[in-house]
Amino acid sequence: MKSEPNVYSIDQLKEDKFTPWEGVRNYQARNFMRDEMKKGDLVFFYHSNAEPSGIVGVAEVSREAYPDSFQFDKKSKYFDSKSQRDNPRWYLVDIQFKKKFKKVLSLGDLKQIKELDGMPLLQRGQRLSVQPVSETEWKRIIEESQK
DNA sequence: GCCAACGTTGGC
DNA sequence: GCCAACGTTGGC
Repeated sequence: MKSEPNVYSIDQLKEDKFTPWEGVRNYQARNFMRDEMKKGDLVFFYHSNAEPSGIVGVAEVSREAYPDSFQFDKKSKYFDSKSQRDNPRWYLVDIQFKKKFKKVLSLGDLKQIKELDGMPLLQRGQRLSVQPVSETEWKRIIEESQK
């Protein structure tokens, strides 16, 4: 899951203990949260638009998908006039802090690792804020984070 | 259903 | 700040 650290950082998550992942307004990203992410699943926390951008730690899904209440809040920038209460369009999950890596695994670092070539995160032009990680990619990245 | 215009993301 | 990539909107 990606976040700009000046908007919401891993340090903030550590302080908050957990957070609702509000404001996702992309259908593909929503589908991952709504249909794929189960309680207890682990998540990489990625800082985008950062110095450097990269994976900064691990979080865990602490609550499965439920409607994002901001879609009904007229004052919110996440308000969606086309979404109805009895048929909400946008869902989110809660994630809780697990750990922060000792060192950021920057995009550059990740691109050096052959086994990660196929990762959606590293494909050109990808912008999805919530995306899947395979078991092998996960293990390889954890291994790298412990170096 | 096509596609141009426009807005957003995010690396650099 | 630039700009490529890509999603969404809306006219036709």
